[in-house]
Amino acid sequence: MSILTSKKEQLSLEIVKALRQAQAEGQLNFTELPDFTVEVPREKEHGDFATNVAMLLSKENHKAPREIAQIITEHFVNVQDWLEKIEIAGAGFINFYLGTAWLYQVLPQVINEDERYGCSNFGGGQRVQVEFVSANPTGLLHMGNARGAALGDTLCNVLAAAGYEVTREFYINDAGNQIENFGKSLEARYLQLLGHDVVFPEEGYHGADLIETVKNIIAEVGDKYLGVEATLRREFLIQKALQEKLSNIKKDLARFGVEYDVWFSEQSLHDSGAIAQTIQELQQKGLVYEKEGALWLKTTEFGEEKDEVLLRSNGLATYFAADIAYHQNKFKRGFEKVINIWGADHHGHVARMKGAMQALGYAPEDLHVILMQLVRLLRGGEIARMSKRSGQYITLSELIDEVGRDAARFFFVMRSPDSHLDFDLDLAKTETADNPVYYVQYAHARINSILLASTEEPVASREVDFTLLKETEEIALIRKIAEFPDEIVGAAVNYEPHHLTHYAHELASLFHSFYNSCRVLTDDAALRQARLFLVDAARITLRNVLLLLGVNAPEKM
RNA sequence: GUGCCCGUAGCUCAGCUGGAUAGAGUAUUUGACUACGAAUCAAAGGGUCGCAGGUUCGAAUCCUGCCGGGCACGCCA
Repeated sequence: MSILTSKKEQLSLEIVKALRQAQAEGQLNFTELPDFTVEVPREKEHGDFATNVAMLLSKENHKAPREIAQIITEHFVNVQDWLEKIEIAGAGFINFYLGTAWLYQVLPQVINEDERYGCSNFGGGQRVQVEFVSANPTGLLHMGNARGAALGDTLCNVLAAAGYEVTREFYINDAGNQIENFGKSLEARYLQLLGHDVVFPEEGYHGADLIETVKNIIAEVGDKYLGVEATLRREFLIQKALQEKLSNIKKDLARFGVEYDVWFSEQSLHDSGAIAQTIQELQQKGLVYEKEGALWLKTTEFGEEKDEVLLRSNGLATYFAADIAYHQNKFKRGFEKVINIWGADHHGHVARMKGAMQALGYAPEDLHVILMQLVRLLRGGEIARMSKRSGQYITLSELIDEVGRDAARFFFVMRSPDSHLDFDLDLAKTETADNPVYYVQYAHARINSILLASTEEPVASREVDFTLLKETEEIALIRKIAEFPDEIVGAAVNYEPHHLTHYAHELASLFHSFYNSCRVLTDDAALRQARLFLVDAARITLRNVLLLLGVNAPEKM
């Protein structure tokens, strides 16, 4: 548990004790303990921690909140040794001042834990599976995929740091209509490249990357599939092309710092009979019926507006049916929490997937879907709409070439998934201080050069007098460092990795302020040692948060 | 028409399980390098939190309605 959390809990216990004592003495009335909070106030003038408990008891007791706060504080006993001051303020807040001694404990802790600093066992090893990107393997990765990759990978890092056991998974959509369409497109390109005048399918994949793929295939097998029966020829081209596309996707994601534990094939669900089995299971529960030659799932029983088709009248399973089988498979593998990161254009799919999970006997809330609003690409101030069909989109690979992995990952995670992301290519291309990632990285590089310039012999932390760190900037920096483990837990439980980019920026900012007002390599040896410890703790924390974001922590820039 | 997301400083966005004077970056203006990296710091101005009601001791945050923008409503995936 972090020092911050333990202080909060300590205060909560004291508050409860005071409440019960006041109740026993007949000064306060409550049937059950109020659900109060102990928080770090936004304004540091409001103390180290504050509670709203008095306001919550106001109504039941027919007393003003400040009056209740007075009663509560009078019942605090034997706290003088660690509580410097209690104050009633504002509308009835109770503010607690703990002094600074407790804060200094965090510095040796950071140095000790080093790359583990910030990690906790909050998740208790709960098994979580995160499925993200899952791009169609028929083309290249676009900005939406890139956002999903940065978001998903960072979320996984955060969850792992918070003590969850995380599995990263990519669902390969290698079945269904778009694969057939893919096959037709490949075949047309194959024939065209070998000098045959064939019409390219209108709904086909027009991207130039497909031509490259087919050229590669021709380089390998030549024209020997010209004479092969069309179904077999398409099948061959599909397998070959999928292989290449997937390997490229893997390569691009790896360049982006994203590595998966599992690549899960949709086709395997068809081949293994898993889909048929899932449908049968739903049938046995009486949730399936036939209409107009198709098989329908009664999703209306789970709050949907209409029922959904599982098996089309041509006998083929829908994407929905395959996805139900896939998600059932996830739960069968023992994941306690299943998280999907989808584009907002899939939002209609969320409720019915949850409904289907409920139908199969799983708790719908164990499936959590993060919807990302779409990425809009700006070029020259104009919105460039991405289109797979036209092939006119910027790929992840190109983005990394242009703006670099660090900037791209930081930018994608910086915004809440709910927010539309305008990615200004021109701006991102300019490597200036406009880019917040440089600001954070600069702090790290700066610390590193201080440590390089120092000729200090290492000393044990117990020999360092941390109480010398009493400047406002020093206390603020320590406080922010102390918040890191709680920051990670907060980002993990709410699935909000974007908080970490803000945290990184704040931490860097506090360091820069400190740097400008406090000289580290001062002649005062005791102060110098204390500050070197502080700076090193800041370095470790900055590096760790950047690591979670998948961003490099450079020693110089 | 129905559903989901968004609307906060000139611009890009945080803050949303209700809490104290609504924050940051950027842009603008003004200061700070003969000491550890000026890719930095310090300071100023900039707001009907889309609008209108409601709940509450207290609302940017919750509820209802409306306005504006995006997305989705297929036996596609």
